[in-house]
Amino acid sequence: MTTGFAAGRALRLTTKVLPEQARGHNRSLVLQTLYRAGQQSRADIARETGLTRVTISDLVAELIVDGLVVETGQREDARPGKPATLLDLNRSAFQIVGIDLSQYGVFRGAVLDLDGQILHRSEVAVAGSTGADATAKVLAIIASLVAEATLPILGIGVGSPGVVDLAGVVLSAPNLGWSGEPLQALAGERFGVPVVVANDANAAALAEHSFGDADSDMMLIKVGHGVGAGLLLNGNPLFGSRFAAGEIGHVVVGTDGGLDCVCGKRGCLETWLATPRLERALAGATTPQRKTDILREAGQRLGIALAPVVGALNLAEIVLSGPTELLDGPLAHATIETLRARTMAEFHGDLSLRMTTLGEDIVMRGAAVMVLSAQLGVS
Amino acid sequence: MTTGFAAGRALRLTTKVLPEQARGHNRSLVLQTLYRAGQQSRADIARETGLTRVTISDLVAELIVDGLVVETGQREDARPGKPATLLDLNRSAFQIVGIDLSQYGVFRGAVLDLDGQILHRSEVAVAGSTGADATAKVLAIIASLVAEATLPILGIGVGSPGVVDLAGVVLSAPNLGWSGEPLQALAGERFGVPVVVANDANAAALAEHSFGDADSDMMLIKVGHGVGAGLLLNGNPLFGSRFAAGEIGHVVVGTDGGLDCVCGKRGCLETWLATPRLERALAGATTPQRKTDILREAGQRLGIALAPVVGALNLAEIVLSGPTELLDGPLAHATIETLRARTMAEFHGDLSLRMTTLGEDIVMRGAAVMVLSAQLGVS
DNA sequence: GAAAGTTTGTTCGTAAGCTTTACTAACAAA
DNA sequence: TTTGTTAGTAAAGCTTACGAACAAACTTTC
Repeated sequence: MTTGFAAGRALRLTTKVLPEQARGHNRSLVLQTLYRAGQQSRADIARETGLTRVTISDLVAELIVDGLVVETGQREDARPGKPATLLDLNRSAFQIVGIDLSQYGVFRGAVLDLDGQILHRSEVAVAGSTGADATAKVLAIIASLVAEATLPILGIGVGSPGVVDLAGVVLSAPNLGWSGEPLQALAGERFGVPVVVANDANAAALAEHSFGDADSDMMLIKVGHGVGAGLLLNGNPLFGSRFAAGEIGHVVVGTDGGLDCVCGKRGCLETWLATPRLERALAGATTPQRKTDILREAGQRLGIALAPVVGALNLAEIVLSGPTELLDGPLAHATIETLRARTMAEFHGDLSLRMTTLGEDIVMRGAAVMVLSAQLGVS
Repeated sequence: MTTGFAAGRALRLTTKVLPEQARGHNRSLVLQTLYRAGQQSRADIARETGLTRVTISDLVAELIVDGLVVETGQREDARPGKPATLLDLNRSAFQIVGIDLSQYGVFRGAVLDLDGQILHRSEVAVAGSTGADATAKVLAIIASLVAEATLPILGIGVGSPGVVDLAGVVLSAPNLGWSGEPLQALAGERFGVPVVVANDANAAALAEHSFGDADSDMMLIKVGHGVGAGLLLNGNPLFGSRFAAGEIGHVVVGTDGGLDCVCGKRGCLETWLATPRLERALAGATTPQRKTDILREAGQRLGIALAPVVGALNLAEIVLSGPTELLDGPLAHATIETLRARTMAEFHGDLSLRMTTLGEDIVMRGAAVMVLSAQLGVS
């Protein structure tokens, strides 16, 4: 007789489970199934989930009443038996507002559909606003997007730089002058719809998981004015003991000095990799070869910093997000080479490092995923 | 209106949830409550869990029939109302066998009670055995301990070096000559009780969490013939994409060379920190000051390797396990200093690094925790 | 073309699980 | 002795999922 360790661990629990909550799970399971595959019959869902047709019919009836699921006609293909009634998420019932506060100098936002497609965009210049001014600008861009939406809003998602707790309070975001800003609560009161505020890199990692090809264990490195990371373990974002997981910009890299950093230390990852620094260094480079060397060095530093993380977490997938012209080339090559040279290859034989496929919209789309996940249990 | 992000994430699911499974959860919840606090009444448990007294009575009745819980008499203190009937885990109903395969040259094991106290020990010299011979010795020590037990065996836990998958197959343990050794299945068939095989450092981390003071986010660094780590995130062990999480011994540290490693690289963490290397270096040291320097250097190297991990995971607690005379002193001091100097202090203000309080028995006791967790949902 | 077989989705009755309500037993305090 | 509190149980009811059975609608087979 043997016992799966993981199975045992799954039993870990801290709160009671009521039948009602189990029902909620199964409800989300149906939504998840439809969200991913779409156009399925009740019987299809029953087969896929393991629940019976009876139960699925019951759950689906509830979801139809709630307006979340619709019947879309009968299946056309010729096969024996009663033709199936196809179902789908009511993708035209709601829209989502997604906000990206992580860009330098500009707040960006969009209205998205349930599939994460962008329907309408909006921007507002930060223009040095901080504190309450910055908050007002965030609320303003949300208001303009809410006005722009052509369907009811399922929720509002915000990806913010800095440290954000589970209640959507921005504990610390130096660039925006926020400390303890309860953005989620403020926006929730103001707009009367569910709001989710989380760290930008975490949002990006979720987007890559839902809309990109990322599997459920990955690390997303977000390079911009600063450097941050979002970690997905078992498909769940990692928050850390003080909600500061992923804040790797100010970890010192290597044992051979480096440039002074604004944080007071020397040789922080940001001094090698943040775009302003990189661009300045490249501007001073005289030859193409010299430019390549600068990019390679930056990539090596990233690899040096990531190697212990890759080893400790046994990560198989790393995704880069940021300016393609800087990251996608010598820099990325040097990073993966450095990683392979500094970790156990046999454990990471399939270690992959690549650019995101979602471009600049990654945080907004991640913000939409957070809303889908919170409201529908879908992702 | 706002929505907790974590709450949304908690809805993530991949399989159906049946009432029966919810019941199982609540059953474990009762056991957990009793395991931790002991000597509680049904009403106490109801208050603590949030379930009603009726439901708790029902669950407890079931657990009493199963022999897992016993009534231990009435509460003595004078207060109004009907006196409470106290309950406890039936701690004298079962014993656990815990095995530690991670020591150099010796397999150690013990019979433990449900509280993780060691009742009887056993050892067998490995004497260079590998492959099937090593497996035979493991089964032999288990057999001797099973014979020694004075109560029925709840299960057998094994902490093995190397990479172990979720089914308890040792995918790779070079020192023991194992690759793909299905130890959990073999022992399960042989002894007819539940068996859990997992990585030694993971087991140690669980022990520190259950029996030590560790909270639910921590990293345990196990220094011995090699160097490994066990990670606990949200109270759950991290396994990694190839079950090799925590294998940090062969991550290269720093950017200034280092000694050649058996793995072919230079400057791996093990070349700085593994006990044979350290002891050899210390033996060659002429003065006490020189010895301190060697230990400080090793500690710095550990700090350099851990800094990116601490930053990326926002870890607040690191525990060291290994020879106290080597680790607990200049080495540990240098590690924490290095960590503080290389990460963002404000995120890790309470970053602590300390020795385990469980000494050499940590893996065996962790193996017992794995059994408790798998069989009772307790930890 | 009729009969047989398949598949879908629903209805009906049932079992399991938890809750609410209401009760008895057993105590302390006044 | 009365009052109020606490523990534990019993009964009834609601929710949830299931199995059995069935009608509808289709294909395949003879």
